[in-house]
Amino acid sequence: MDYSWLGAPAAQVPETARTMLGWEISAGGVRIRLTEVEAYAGTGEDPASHAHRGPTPRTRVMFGPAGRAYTYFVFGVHWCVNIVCGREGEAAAVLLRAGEVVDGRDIARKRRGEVADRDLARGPARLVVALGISAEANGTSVIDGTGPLLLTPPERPVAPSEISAGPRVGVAAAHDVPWRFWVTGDPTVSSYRRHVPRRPRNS
DNA sequence: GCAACGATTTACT
DNA sequence: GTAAATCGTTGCG
Repeated sequence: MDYSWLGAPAAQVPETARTMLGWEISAGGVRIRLTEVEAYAGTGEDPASHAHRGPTPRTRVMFGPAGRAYTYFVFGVHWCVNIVCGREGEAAAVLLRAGEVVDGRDIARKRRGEVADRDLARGPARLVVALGISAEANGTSVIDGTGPLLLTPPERPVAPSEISAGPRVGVAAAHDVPWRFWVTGDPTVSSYRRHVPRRPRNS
């Protein structure tokens, strides 16, 4: 299996993200065909990236070799998962935003509750729940089977003409860069919502 | 040591 | 459409 494209230089992350569409991610008996991803680049280049100010204990894994998972906790409620890309020392990563459950749908539904098929993995945190992973997947490989996650090639590749690009979701900075990619017309793709500034806290 | 905030989702008006 | 939930990471004193 050829995973070398994952290790392409950070400057080519958008291309890497595009390539990842249609690939399948499996964990705990559930297999999901990726229909929506976002690219994140590294230090200094991408203000929207967690790693844009350099390595921290949390973002350490993003600077490691390609093909590992980077999971993080957000809003005190949800987990999201990335696949680390780029060469070692670069902080490139691809955020898995949505997908279609193609195997283990009953297991996914058990984790997600009674929702429509297309909603099982529509959204970053929902996808993580459907896969049944969280903190323990952080830093593990998604290509050699040593971790809970496994990334496998598409049964049928997605044609370039079927791929759309646009601004990333929920990101205040760099909203002018079209680094979100999705399969055109796929029902499992989440609808775009721009970043909404939170109101000041009550006191 | 402490306070602010976030690559979101869900429920409620 | 808008608000609340909820806590680890980060940045600053």
